[in-house]
Amino acid sequence: MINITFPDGSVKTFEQGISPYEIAMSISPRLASEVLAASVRFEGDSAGGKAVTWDLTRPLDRNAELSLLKWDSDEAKHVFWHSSSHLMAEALEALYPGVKFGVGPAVENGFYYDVDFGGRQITESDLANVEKKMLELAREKQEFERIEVSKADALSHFKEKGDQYKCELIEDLEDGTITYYRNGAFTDLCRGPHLKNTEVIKAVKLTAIAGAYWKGDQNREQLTRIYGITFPKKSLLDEYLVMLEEAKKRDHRKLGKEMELFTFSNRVGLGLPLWLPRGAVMRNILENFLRKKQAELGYLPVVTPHIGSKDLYVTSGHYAKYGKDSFQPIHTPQEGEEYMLKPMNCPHHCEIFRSSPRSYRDLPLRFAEFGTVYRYEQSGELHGLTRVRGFTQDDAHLFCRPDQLQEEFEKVIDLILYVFKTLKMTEYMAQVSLRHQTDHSKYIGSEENWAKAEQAIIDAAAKKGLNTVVEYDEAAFYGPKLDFMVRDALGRKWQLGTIQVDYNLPERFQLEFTDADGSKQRPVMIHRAPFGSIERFTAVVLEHTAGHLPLWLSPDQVKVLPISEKYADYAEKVCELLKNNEIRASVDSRNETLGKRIREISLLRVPVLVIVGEKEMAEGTVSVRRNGSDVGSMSVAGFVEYFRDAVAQELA
RNA sequence: GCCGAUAUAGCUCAGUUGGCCAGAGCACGUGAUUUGUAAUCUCGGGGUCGUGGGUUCGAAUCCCUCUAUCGGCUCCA
Repeated sequence: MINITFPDGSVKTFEQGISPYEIAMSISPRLASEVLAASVRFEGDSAGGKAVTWDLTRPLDRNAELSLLKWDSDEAKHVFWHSSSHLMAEALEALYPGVKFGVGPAVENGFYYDVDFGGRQITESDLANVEKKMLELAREKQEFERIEVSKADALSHFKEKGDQYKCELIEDLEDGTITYYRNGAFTDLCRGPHLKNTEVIKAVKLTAIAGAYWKGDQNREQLTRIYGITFPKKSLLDEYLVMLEEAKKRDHRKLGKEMELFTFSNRVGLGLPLWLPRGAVMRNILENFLRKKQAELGYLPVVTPHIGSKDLYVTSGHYAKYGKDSFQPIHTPQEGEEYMLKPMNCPHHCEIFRSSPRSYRDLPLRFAEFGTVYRYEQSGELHGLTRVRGFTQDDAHLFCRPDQLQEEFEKVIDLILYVFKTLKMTEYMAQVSLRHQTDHSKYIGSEENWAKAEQAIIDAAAKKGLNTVVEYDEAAFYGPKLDFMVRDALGRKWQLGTIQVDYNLPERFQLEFTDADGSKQRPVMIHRAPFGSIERFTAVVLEHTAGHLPLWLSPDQVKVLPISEKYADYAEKVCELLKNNEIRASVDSRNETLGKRIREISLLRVPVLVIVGEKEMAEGTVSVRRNGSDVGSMSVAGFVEYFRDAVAQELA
């Protein structure tokens, strides 16, 4: 007999070898019908006592903690989608005999499978057919069966099948740990776990088809990747499709057009955004918002040029690392001079640090600049404002004494969280990006400094109580990073703010300060950008708010509408008053019906409309409409106060 | 850069198996109207159907090239 501990702490005794499914059945058949997978933690386990996801049908042979997972848990979804990828593979094998498979994991929203169709051309129009086949197979209630195999048997099986990808995967596995999962006619090399059977997969949507390199290596074969998502209920699929529609409506590229914020021109060049007047106003507001806060926090503004001598980047190490993949050097009419478009601001700021002897009393020095940089991104990678070739970083470099690092780092975290809070980005997490655990060849700098820098980040994040994940091999080549990921209103993740610790550039630029004892010491450098870039941040704010910007950030805050020409003078008077109170207001007295003007202005997402007619003119009032609903009528002075309160509330 | 899809007016899109001067709505211009909370009416201008080539009596429509866009991959200081 074994003891099973449930999440509520209760313990029950079962036969050794009982499966989670049987346990669920013993509680209630209804529960058993809803459970998709289990999470198990064995006593004194080799896995360090960590919970693992477990097949519902896989026997439990020891005492364990058990939670039964339903659709609402991420792990259950993961299992569900992983099994769905096997179901898709089975359908593909049935429809296109002889196809070979790469890998087919679950991802954040669904799953994919990389498939080698052997020269056969698969297009989106084929997907409906695959979906149909998948549902047909799912209805057969195929049980997922876990099979342990030896390495030799696995190799010979897939060799016989002619699937070189699976053979390659098996080569890397250790004998004794290899398992197959079989459902229906399809057997796949797989670690699992999987669903009990395919019956619960009720709705299928194959969403995209794309090329993907085998093992992510662009020198290897390119496979066809088919993305899909499945649900245990048809209604959930419908909701998902509605969400996708909503995401499309919020696409910042579309909103940018509708709201007249920015545009692109192929004649100007790929990935080079052109900010229209309304967009430029919004951008200035964002910049000033941060400028003001940074001034309070002791940042000092600096301004540096858009190009820099090639030597600058040779010194910094960026040239060796990125020179080949950058915009190439600019040559002057005189021989021998080479300049590069500025790909980052740090080397310039290092030279500012060097411009004068520094004392320990001067530190920390915080140089801030909205620095426009240019990076050669591959053409296929460009995307709206989120991935461009010319963009402006809300950059700053903090030069501090080693003993100040921790505190400065924490203050930067506070600043970033302040930005998120003000923009109502309440769901975020932080990623600690460290070096590769063993292979340090692509990172510059000493072991000792890296260790210090990595520890400083981990400690600061812990002290601030951030929800963090650690990723290896994600650091910048000169130092580890703390990257902030924000979830927008639709639950999509975006990478925004970043903080990086750097011992290397101070070294390379021979930066020093005179310490209290008169000795020369090397400062530590922090790179940081709360927005990341103004372009990317703008895109995320647009998608997060669906274009309904907060008042303080709206390029046009108030539109004054006279009901007819007769009241245009009064409208102008009201508008002047508002402008005198630093409200961004303008009048729309075009010869169009009121309804039409309201519609057009609403589409531009102007948050507040002030409407004036005979009644208002007589009484010296305005009629106020905010975000589509009537707020009522008030005196002009009363409106100014109303408006100020509303803005103050947003920024509180 | 790689794989796949797409490209018709400023924008959103129609254009059936190739067949008369290529269409609509919005936007723009014009005239009327002077408007009370999301589209007033009139008339008008605007496209060598992304580019270059080919097949054909005839191409927006079929084939190829290039370019750009979109979805992925790779990359991201």
